[in-house]
Amino acid sequence: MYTNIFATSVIMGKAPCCEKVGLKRGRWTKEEDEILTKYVQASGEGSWKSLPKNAGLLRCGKSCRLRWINYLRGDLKRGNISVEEDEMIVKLHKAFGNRWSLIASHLPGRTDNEIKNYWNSSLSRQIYRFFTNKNEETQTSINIANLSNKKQRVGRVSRCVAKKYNKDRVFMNNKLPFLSTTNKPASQKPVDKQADENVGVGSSFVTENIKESEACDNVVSDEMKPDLFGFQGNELIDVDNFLESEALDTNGVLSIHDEYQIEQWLADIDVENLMNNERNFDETMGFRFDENELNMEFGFKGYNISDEGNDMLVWLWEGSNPTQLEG
DNA sequence: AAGCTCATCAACCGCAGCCGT
DNA sequence: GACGGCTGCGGTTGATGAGCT
Repeated sequence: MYTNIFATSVIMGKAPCCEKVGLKRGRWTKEEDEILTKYVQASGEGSWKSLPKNAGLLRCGKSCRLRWINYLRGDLKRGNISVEEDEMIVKLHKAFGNRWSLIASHLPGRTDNEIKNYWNSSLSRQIYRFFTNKNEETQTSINIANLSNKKQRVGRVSRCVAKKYNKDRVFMNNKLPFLSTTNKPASQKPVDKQADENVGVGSSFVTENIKESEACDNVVSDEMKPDLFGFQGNELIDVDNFLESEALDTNGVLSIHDEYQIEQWLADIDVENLMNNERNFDETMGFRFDENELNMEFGFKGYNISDEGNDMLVWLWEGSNPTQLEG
């Protein structure tokens, strides 16, 4: 029931991040929830460090804060994410990336943890399925409205499998440029701060950010000539969002690669700029990479929007012999 | 029916920023 | 400016239960 963290940490050679001797971990009991709720209701939020002692809880302050924010807070909305919320999450993620707290601040009753979990499980899996399901010729788009909550066994490879795969994995496509020495993506804190500040004065930043992003998408759409390429609407989702956690192999098929290396690679080649750059636009082929980029052996051909509405499709080519656009 | 696999969610951890001294 | 404590955030892990074979 009680875990001796201190002893465990000593064995593992790492000191605990804070004083945890004798503190309880794991799932919260009803009794603990009641104690925490009553205390916060009486004394207010904050002072998390001293809260456990004052409230008589054998928990660390961080754990109390997390429990309150993610579960006990009165204004939380329980239950499944609605279609509207789903679409909002996609939009906000497009604008902010993995700024879960920022995204959550625009979804009343939802927590950053909840949204993060939802994104990491449901949405990214659906996107992965879309890309990998290449045998279904009729499938041309992702329909956000169809991203249901029903449990399905197919889809994204589980963490444990991915771990096994990645553990001893050598990056197969050795032509990928800029294999970073660090696996961590660059910090985006300055943007975060700016977003926080702007959101604080009327939540206009998110709207503007989305507008700006959509405006950019519309430019791309116009250039792609709707009649020829079937462009329609402006509900595009960033390529980065599709690829941030998965990658393509040399056949244009999604495979498991190191997430951070893919992110680093995408950041380096600046996919979005390539797509808005005239030199990479070809009347026949749509957007393309230059010669050096083609040597990467895979890339994006362009966007295409289905006739069904707010969907998107990313065309791919392989090697130096791009396939023709279809549809 | 049993064992296995995997999705989901709650919770933990480390880090960075903020703020007071 | 340096330092230390507190807080919040994002990444990650682990428990649990549902679905599949």
